[in-house]
Amino acid sequence: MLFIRNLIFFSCTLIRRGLYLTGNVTGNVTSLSIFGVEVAVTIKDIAKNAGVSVTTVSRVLNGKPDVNIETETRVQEVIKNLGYSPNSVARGLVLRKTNVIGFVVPDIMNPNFPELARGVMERAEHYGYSVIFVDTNHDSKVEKKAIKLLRSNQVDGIIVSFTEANQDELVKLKKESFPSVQVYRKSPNSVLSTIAIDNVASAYRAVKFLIKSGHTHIGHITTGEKTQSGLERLQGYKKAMKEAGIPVEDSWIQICPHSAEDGEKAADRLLNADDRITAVFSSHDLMAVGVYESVYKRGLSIPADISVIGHDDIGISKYLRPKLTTIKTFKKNLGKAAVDLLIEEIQSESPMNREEIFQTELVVRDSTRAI
Amino acid sequence: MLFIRNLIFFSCTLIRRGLYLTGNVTGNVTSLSIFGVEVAVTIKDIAKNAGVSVTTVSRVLNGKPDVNIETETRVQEVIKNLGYSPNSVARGLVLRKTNVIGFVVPDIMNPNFPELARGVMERAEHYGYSVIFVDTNHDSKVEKKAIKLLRSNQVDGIIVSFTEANQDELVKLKKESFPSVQVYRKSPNSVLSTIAIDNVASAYRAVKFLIKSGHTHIGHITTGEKTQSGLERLQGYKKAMKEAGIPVEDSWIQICPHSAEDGEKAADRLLNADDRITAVFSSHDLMAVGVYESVYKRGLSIPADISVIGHDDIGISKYLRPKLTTIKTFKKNLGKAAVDLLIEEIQSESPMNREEIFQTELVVRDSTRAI
DNA sequence: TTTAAAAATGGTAACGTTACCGGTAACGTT
DNA sequence: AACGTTACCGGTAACGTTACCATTTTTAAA
Repeated sequence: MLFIRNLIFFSCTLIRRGLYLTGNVTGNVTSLSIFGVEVAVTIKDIAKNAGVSVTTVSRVLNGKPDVNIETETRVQEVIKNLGYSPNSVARGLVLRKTNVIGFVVPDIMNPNFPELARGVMERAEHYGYSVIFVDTNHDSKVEKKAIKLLRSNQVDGIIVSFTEANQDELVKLKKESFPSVQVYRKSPNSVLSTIAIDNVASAYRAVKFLIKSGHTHIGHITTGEKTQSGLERLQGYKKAMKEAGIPVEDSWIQICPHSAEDGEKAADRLLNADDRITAVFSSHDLMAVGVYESVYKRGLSIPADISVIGHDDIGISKYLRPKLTTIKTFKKNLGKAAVDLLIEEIQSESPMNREEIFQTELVVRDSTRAI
Repeated sequence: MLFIRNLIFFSCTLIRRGLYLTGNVTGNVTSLSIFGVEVAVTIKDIAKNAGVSVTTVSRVLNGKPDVNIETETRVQEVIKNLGYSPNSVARGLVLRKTNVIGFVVPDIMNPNFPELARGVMERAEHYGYSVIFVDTNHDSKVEKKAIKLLRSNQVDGIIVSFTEANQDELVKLKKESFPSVQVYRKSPNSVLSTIAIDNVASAYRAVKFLIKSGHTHIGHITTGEKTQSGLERLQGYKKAMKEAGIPVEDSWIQICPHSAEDGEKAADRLLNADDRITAVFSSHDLMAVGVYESVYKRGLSIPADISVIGHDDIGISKYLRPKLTTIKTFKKNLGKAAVDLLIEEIQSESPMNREEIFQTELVVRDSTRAI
C-alpha cells in the first residue's frame, strides 16, 4: 500500500519535473522549462542532483555543522549550476520569520522622508532585511489599513511615522507586543519605542539665536497642535520668548498646513498684522520658502528687513537665495537608529519601551542677520 | 492505527492551542496567549470555533461560492471575534503568488524619485499589491544583489530604474520571462518593457526655446554618455543646434556627475572657456542650481546676463530665485503606468515587450529671457 | 577488540493556506 | 420510484522549507 503510493508519487514527480540531470545545466537559471511549463528549482532538485537528502542541502544552505566538506562542495556546485535560490516564502512559513520589515510614512514627497528612508533601507539591508513601504498620504484610515496589510504580510516588525498620533493603532501594536518603533514623530505619551528629535530644545535654540541677534519682534509660522512636532516647536518658541521676557502677541503665531503655499499665506497674515516683525521662525523649511515669497512680494528683502530661520534643513534650503538659516536634523541617522532599535525588539523576546532623542544642529546661513 | 495517530494529533493540538472556545473572546486580537506563548490564530482555529472545515473557512475568506449564507455569517463572526487575519506567506506558498512587487531605485534622495515612488505605491495599493523598495545607491553590484533578494522574496514582478543600464541583469530577467518593467530610465536596446520619457524630443524642445528666444551661444551641462537620459538629452541639444545652423564648440558641452556642486564646477568651466555664452541648458534641475551659483559668483545675473533652463521640474525649481524655467516630467504618472504595465505582465502568461513614452511639458518661468 | 563518542546523513512532521476531489442531502422531473 | 441536478460541505495533498528525531558510519578511547 505504502509502496504503491510511493510509486505513484514518484511517477508524478517524473511528470512534473522531467528526468533530472538531463545533461549538464550550466549558467545561472532559476527556473526550468519542462513541457513548456516554468518550474522553479527547489531544494529537492538540488538534493536529487547532488545525491543527498533535502536535510543535508538545507544544512549547507544555512551553514550548519554536521556536513562533510566534500559533500558540501558537491552540493554547492549543484546549487550554482542550477542557479538555485531559496524560497523565502517557504522558509518564512516554517521559521515564522520573513526578514521583512514594514515602513509606514505619511508622505514620501515630504522632503524629510527620502533621507529618512535612505537610512532605513541602508540599515535594513545591513541586517539582511527587506523593507515594504507604505505611503499613507496623511490618511489615518490608510494608516490603519497599512498596519493590517503589513501584518498580514507577516513582516517581522514595523517602523511607523504617523502624522497625528494614530494612538489606537499604536496601542494595539504595543498590547500585542508586536515589534514596532515610531520614528521622527513622537506621540504624546509614547506607547512605542521612539526615535525622535528634541523639538522643544531645537525650536528653543532657533528662537534664542534670533533673540541673541537682537530681534524682539519674532513671528512664528507653525503647523500648530495637530502635529506633535508642531506643538513641541511652538513650546520651544514660547519658552525662548518667555525667558527673554518678550511678551508674545497672538498675531505673532500663525498656524497653517505643511506646504510652501500655506506658509506664504501664513506669512502674509503675520506681516499684515504687525509691521514691527523683524524675524520669523518657521517650524518647517518648506513653509520658510513661503515666507520668502511673502517677504519679496511686499518689496522687502531678506535678511535686511526680515530675518528668516527654518527647521529641518531639507535639501533645497542651502540653494535658496539667500541661503536659509535653519536647524539641521540628522534624518538618515534617525532612520538607521530606528532599524537598530526595531531589530533589537525583534530579537529580544520581551518587548521594551525605549526612547532615543537625537540632538539637532543650528546651521547659520544667509537668511538671518543681527540688528 | 490511523485512529491512534489522530488521537495523538488531537491531544497535541489541545496542548498547543489550549481548549478552544474558552469563554468569549471579544475585541480584536490577532494572536492568543496560551501558557504564556503567543500563538497566531489560524484558519484552523476559525474552523473549529465555527464548527466547519478549513475548506469552508477558506471559501468564505476568498468569497467563493458553495457556502450557505448562514454558515458564512457564522464564520465571518468568528473571524471578527478572534481578529483573524490570513497569513499571506502561507497563501503565497500554495498560490505561488505573493502580491508583492519590487521597486529598485538608484537613489531615493534624487528629487525625481519620491514622486515616482508615490505613483508606484498608490497604484500598487490600488491593485492590492505591496511594494518592497531597494535603494542601490547607484551601485551596480547592489543592483545585482537587489534582483536576487527580490526574487528570493518571491515578488510577483519587479520595477527597475537602473542608473546605467545593467544590461546583463535585465537580459536575464527577460530570458526567464520574469515580469519586470523598466521605468524612467531606458536602456539602449530596451530588452524590457519600458515606461520612459522622450528625452531627445524633450531636450530638443528646451534648446529650441532658447534659440527661438534669440540665443545662439548656448552651453549644455550634461551627465554625459554614462546615463541613457544624459546621452539622449545631449542628442536633443545637438539636434536643435544643428537644425538652427549653429556650430557647437567643444567647450560648450560640459560633462559632470549629477549634483548641484558638480553642476557648479561644470558651469565654471563652461563660462570660463567662452564668455559669449548667453544661455545654458542643464540636463537636470539639480545641476541648474549649480549653474545659478556659478553665475552669481562672477557677479552676473539671471536671466539678464545668462538664461538658464533645466530639465525635470523637481520640487525646488519653482522656489529658486529666479524661478527656474524647465521641462516638466510627469513622474507620478510614470510610476503609475509602470505598475499598470507590470500588473498586465504578471497576469498575462506570455511576456510582452511594450514601450510607453510619456510627453513632457515646457514650463517657462523667470530664469530665461529673450534677447 | 570492544565500546563509547562523534560525525555525517536521512526521514518526516509541521508551518498555514488553497486546490482538488468526493460525498451527502434536498429537490424537482419523468 | 428512480434518477439526475444542484447546493453544501469536508478530507487531504501540496506548496518549499526547517526542526527534530533516528540512523549509520567513522573515530577515538578503553
